[in-house]
Amino acid sequence: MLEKSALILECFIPSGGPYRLSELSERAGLPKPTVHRLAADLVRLGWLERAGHLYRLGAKLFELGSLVPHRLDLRETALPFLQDLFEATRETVHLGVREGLDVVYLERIHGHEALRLPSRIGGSLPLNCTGVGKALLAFSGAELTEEVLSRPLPSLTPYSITDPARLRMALEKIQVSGLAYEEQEAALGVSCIAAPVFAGGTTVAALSVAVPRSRFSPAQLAPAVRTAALGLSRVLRRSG
Amino acid sequence: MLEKSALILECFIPSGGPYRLSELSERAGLPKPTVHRLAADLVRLGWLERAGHLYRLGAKLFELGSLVPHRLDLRETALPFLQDLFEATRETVHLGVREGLDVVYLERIHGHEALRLPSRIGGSLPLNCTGVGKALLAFSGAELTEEVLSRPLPSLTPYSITDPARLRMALEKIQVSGLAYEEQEAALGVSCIAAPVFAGGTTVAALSVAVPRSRFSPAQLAPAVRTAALGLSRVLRRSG
DNA sequence: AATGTTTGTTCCGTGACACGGAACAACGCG
DNA sequence: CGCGTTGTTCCGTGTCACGGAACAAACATT
Repeated sequence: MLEKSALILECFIPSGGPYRLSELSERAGLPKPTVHRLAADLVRLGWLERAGHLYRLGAKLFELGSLVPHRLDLRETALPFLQDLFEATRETVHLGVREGLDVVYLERIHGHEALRLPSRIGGSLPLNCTGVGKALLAFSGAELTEEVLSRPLPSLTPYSITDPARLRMALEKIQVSGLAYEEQEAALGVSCIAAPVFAGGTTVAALSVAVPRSRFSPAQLAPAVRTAALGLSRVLRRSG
Repeated sequence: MLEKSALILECFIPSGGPYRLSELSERAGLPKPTVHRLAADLVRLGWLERAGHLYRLGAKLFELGSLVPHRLDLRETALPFLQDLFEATRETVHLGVREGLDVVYLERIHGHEALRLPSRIGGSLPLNCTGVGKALLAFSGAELTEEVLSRPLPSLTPYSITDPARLRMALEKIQVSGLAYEEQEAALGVSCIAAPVFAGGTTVAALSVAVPRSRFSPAQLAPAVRTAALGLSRVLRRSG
């Protein structure tokens, strides 16, 4: 029953948008009466909401999701630095952590001009396709690198690095420079520069700035990203 | 079973912090073996995480919570204006919506100096105790006002407005000026100024700036808050 | 070290209730 | 009006959730 409920809720990943009963039934692979009954229970609990015949994720999930501890803590201490970075660049700023072979975004702030990006708060993307991901990968130890390189490399655009040898070289450059560059590997027309965040000797996160390719000027962005990442690392070292 | 699971998860509101099995058992009002079994299931599904003997909310909840539609949409379109407001004031900025007789915060951004506030993203507070709440209340119709006034008014500090007559007068002032002021009603030493956000004739949200009482200068903050709220209202009118 | 106390865990017989096929009802479409 | 689709109700069957009791493991106290 719990498992079936989870299947229903996970139908809303990643699109979130409202679904009808039959869609849920099909996507979850559960018979219609079952979905009907469970969805009604979920609505009663606030996990789902129902408008007419459309179901959507409920407010309770938002409340609970906002409380997930390590996500919350890191986001909270990182926020001031993300703000600094945003003010310095006025571009879209990301904060992400590693989860398995993916990067999960904890925060993403931007101005009035919103880039069309695959990144989403709470969403995950392959490590090798994003600036944040490459920064995390380059500083998370050789075992992880080999693990990633041992499998086929997913891609988000034709520019994504899918050649293991090229990725290995890219990671080495990142390790030397302390900065990860990414050009149209996550989204066409968008470039990105990222830096790792350390705490207690390990890489706990990375942050990045994503800009339209036309405006990409590493010389100006690099210092800002590095400064923010170092500042955050220093605070994390102090607090835990 | 779903209900019992919900009870367990709701133990993490509002503190979020890790709990041991017995604490969960007591807080949820469920027998220990039951919690043990359900918690194991929840861990398997990614809704809870377990480190040693401590349970915490899991990553899946964060992911699902980040997808809750209307929360997400409003947050996304409001973010640029919150950024503007933050840059203009460099103070803690809130975005909140009404839910029943409470205000629920959708976003809260701040700089390096973090105020000690009861507000929390995803958390709710009484309408009458906060700037955002009063702004929402003042522009949500007379029925709601009467509903709120018909019950005992909760308080967060000794300065919270608990006298119905005083609240009614305060709301009238807010309706005239279009701005809600709040002084130490939510947290001691913190003042706040808020403005409603409209879309399609109704009040859909409110945003605010919270500052240490010592630095509170309405003359400078008011235009910024008003500008941000109007800007957001305009965009919402355009997009839906 | 020996004791009591609390906490996490396993076991298992009982009974409630989740399950989903089948039948029904309410649309929307041509 | 008939037809496909969708949401909903019903209900007999069998499963699996339930939680008391018993056990084990970790601490606290003397």
